[in-house]
Amino acid sequence: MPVSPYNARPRFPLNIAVKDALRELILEALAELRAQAVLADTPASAFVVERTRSREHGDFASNVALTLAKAAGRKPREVAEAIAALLSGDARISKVEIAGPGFINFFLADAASHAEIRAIHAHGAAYGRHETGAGRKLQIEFVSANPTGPLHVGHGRGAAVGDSLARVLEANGWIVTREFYYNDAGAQINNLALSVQARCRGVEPDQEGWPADGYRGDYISDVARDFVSGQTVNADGQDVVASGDVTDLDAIRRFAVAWLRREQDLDLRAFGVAFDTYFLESSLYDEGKVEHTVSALIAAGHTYEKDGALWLKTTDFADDKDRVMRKSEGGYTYFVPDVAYHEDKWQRGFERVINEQGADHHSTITRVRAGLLALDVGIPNGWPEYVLHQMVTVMRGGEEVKLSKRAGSYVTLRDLIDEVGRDATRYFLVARKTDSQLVFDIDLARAQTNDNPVYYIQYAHARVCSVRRQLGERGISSDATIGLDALDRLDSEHERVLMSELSRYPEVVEAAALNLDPQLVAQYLRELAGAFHAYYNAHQFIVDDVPLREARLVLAEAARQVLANGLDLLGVSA
RNA sequence: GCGCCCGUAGCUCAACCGGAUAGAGCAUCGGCCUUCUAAGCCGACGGUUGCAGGUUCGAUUCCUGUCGGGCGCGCCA
Repeated sequence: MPVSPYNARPRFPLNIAVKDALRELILEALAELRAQAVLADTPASAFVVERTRSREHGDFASNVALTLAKAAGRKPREVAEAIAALLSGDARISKVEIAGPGFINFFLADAASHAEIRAIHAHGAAYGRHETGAGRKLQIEFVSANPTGPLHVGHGRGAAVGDSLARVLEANGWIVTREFYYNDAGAQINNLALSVQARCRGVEPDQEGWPADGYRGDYISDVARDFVSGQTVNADGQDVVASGDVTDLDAIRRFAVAWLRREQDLDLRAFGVAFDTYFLESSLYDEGKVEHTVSALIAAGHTYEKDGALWLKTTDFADDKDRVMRKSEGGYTYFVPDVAYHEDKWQRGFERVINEQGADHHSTITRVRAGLLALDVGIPNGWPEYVLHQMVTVMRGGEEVKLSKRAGSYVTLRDLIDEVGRDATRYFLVARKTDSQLVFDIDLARAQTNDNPVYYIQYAHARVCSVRRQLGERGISSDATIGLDALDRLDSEHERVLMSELSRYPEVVEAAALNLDPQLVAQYLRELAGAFHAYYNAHQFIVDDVPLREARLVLAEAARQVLANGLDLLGVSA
């Protein structure tokens, strides 16, 4: 039941080996019980098999008995007993218990954990990757900042979330295209050109001749200086040479856009984010796609003329009022090229399109989807999907930071990268649910201490590397095959907990894609690092007992591998 | 006024899309370095999940109302 339009996301089936196996076992038991008339006439129930919260409840639990008890007219625990009695025989299960109101708890055999450790060893960087999307095309559009100024922290959140999401979806088998959309055709670009022109003439904000809504940041002066001195800038592979002619507003506009695109691109590169395609709004006009979309909407019969304007009847598609497409003065409103843009995405063959945007764009969702439905070309409702992130506020020394010298009225992404580093910035911006407002605490992100979860995770990785270095320094050779054959020596509680955490990773990767929520990965890594630190503190790795030593090294290496794999999904270095 | 998001420990956040005793980190207090990185570990303290109803075996989760914070409601882009 969708709560809001953009939450109505398609669901894709889970493909998790152990969970599936347990589910199958339960379904077989249910069939058997129905055959015996124990559960006569009970409907197929929507039960789940899920990870337990607490170790004492085993590894997985199912609520199947609770969901069936009423229809069966029996107590939940009785139903659970009947099902559990039929669940023996799978080598991966060591124990089945009935607990609480009627949960069936599964305790996995050690062999199941050992198989997972071997899988990590065998697959390395590929461990945890799935084929869920299996080669289907998906596009994610994110950042899409106007080329009128440096990227701000909100763009940074979009960049961190969008890129991590792209990585997570790739890990689930989707062929992902990262796209950046430039609004380079509107009034704000003209405003940019006027601002640069004013600076070229030595006019400063609030002085005579400064444009009404001019951009006031210091960077405008930089652009003006480079334009006047005839510099060349390269944006997206194309050189733009400044003419230096201050009267040529068109030349100033082209130069300023290229200049800012280059600056934004450098910021994104410093952030570890790269795009596959850059799409210019102006190209929609140049190539006649806007006109095409307008005629298509008219032909589909969802438009009408009123007050000298052309309207789209978006109320036919769940909007609360109709929207103007062509203003009475003749120009198109913003959402028309937006619809044309998304029709273009559809024609490019993306089965899924995800738009990662600031929550202030919320109102466009209904309009864009309405426009696409009105085209009547087979675009399904709910396409494209949206991930919206809420605002970011930046704190330093307990006070909100609102200004940067360079941009004037906002804190830039570059400010954060320079001050706290790429890793901490990416982690902090992605480690929270996107629909909550985010407080970015610069002091915390700067801290290279245990306060800082980034370093906590990276430190766990570093400790494994340190153990390996110690081995070398002590002249001890290591043979993983010995360890892989001796995994049954890992019988401490710390080791069982760590192995259990490690085996969760593929589920986390899948859940993050399913929910379009990379924050799940960040949270998981903190928990995994915690399990590793606890283990590290309680046990020696380099012991004289060779099989035990090798087994522990294999486990430590598995932890290192999964930490590295997970951090990679966040774009954070290990 | 209408729409969307959020409200959980003193602070910053989780809770696997209805499950078991609501969990972490920081802060506070108390322990652990002659040993692979103490950037760490172990323990204690800390909760009427904003409030009031409802749905049901079970609600932080779903529904209704209400209070508080944020965003958006143009023939702007």
